[in-house]
Amino acid sequence: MQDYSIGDLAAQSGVKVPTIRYYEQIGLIAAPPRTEGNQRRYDQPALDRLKFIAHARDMGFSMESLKSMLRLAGHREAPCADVDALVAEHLAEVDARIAQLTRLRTELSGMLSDSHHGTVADCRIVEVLSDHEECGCEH
Amino acid sequence: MQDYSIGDLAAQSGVKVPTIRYYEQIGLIAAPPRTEGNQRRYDQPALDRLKFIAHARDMGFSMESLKSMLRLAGHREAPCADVDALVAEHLAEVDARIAQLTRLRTELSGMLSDSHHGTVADCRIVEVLSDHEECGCEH
DNA sequence: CATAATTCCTCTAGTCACTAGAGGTTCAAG
DNA sequence: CTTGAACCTCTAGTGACTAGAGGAATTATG
Repeated sequence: MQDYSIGDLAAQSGVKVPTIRYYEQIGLIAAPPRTEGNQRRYDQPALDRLKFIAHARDMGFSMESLKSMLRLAGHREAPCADVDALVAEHLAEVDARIAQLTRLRTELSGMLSDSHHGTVADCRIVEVLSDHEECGCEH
Repeated sequence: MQDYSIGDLAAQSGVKVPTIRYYEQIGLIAAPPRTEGNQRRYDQPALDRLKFIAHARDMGFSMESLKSMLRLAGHREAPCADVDALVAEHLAEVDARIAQLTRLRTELSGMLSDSHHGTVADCRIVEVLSDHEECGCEH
């Protein structure tokens, strides 16, 4: 059961050193034991927990959700439905965002195919962006 | 050509009053004319511009991209190729975002379908998120 | 027209999730 | 045992807002 310095932990988890200290400060991870010289020493579970955090963060979970999940993960007898709910909630968010972006994609690619005629003044995107704005800048 | 107070603008655009002032401060929107009593009065193009900003922000565009698009919209005689390039760039961004979210969606829905209605202890979601972590905490 | 309610003004400071830097201490390689 | 990398705490800065104080202007009502 070797232990890790904060730098080792950062290297293993992909979470930067100051961010690890920040997570400790806000109570997302526990304060680890220190050496005689006051340096942090982490064990394997601490690393796993940090990896969990990093992964969930990458997946776009909010800090709020993260905290909920960590709290739940710490209570092995808690009903799985609670975690399900969190994931389902996030899934719904993701679905909504995908739908939104797909609509935008259609709009953008339509603009691209329409905009091959001369200057910006003729482009549909400019119409969309500035509508009937009479350009105030001089050129 | 009626004009709007900042409150009207907020109501019409869905962007909050302090946020509008903030946008002006960082140069995202132009400082509008003022009344005798120093209150901002906006016109229709200003409202359109703000609506666009709100829309693009909702779509997840960065402020950077927003600024590019708005800058472009102000140069009506710029060659259309510039528009193409910018729109294509944003299209690529959108595509990447959709791809990323789709991968995430797969992962999330996989978690949901795999998890059974037991307790957190045997919930696959927690396993997936903690990357095969064997929970080391005590309870 | 007067007054009251509402909206507006500027300014400072707070939020979140970090990131950067100063100034100093400890650890590990040679 | 020395040196240099990594560590420590602390403060302050970032982006994109949001909240509040204290006061002036505008609008609605009597």
